[in-house]
Amino acid sequence: MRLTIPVAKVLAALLVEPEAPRYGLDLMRLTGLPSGTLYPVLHRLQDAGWLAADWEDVDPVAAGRPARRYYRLTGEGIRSARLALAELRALVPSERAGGADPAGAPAW
Amino acid sequence: MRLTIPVAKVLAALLVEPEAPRYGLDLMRLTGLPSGTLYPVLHRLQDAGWLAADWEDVDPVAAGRPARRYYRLTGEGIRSARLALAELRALVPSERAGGADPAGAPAW
DNA sequence: GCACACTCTATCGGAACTCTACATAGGGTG
DNA sequence: CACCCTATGTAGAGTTCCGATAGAGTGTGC
Repeated sequence: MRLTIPVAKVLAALLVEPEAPRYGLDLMRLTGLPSGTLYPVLHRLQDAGWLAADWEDVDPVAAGRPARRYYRLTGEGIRSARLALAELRALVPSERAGGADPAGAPAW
Repeated sequence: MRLTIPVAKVLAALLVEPEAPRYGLDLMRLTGLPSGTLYPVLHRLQDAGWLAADWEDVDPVAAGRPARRYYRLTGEGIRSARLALAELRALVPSERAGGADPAGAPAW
């Protein structure tokens, strides 16, 4: 599972409340991703076993809208997503102060 | 200029000491990127005007190695890079505690 | 009854990006 | 001369992104 920025956005959105399932349009709004990016990401995450999907059990007429497909992180998905985001976080050091760094560049 | 993870790595490495120029092999070590990824990124950053490049003025025979090509962020590059990394940082919320988030999911 | 907007999910296809090889070239070493 | 090291870079296959498009159902206006 390759960690890209759109993937990270999806994982971050799903990790806000890991137990709560989200549907596509909801994730589009949360992440700002267009559907042509989001759905392929969701499918890749499913293939990787990080995500499970189920159709909402609702009568479209009664609900007044099409049924939603709900996505939720699997147990493995939650663990992996946390690791992946931690990795990303490590990548972007929270910068200290402005101008020129006096001397030693640590870590790196 | 599209912000991808390799691009972010390069920017982060260059921002450690924004005034200090870096050369390719140096950046490969700092970022862990292979040359086939790094050099295209550097060229794109130059096209975008974020980066300037100059050949090291050295005699290869005297130095005992090939001349290096030094890359440094332009003024605009420094500003843009900081913004870009801030954007990435905002994407990855510094997680608080484990399990289930009690209630409201803020921000997002 | 029909055009239109809205909510949903989803695919297509070309452009953009990544990354494993490979290419190039000079220096030093055995 | 074969081989490794420092350097920069390209080639090409594969992967990913995203604007456009599709399709289906509901509701609304006229």
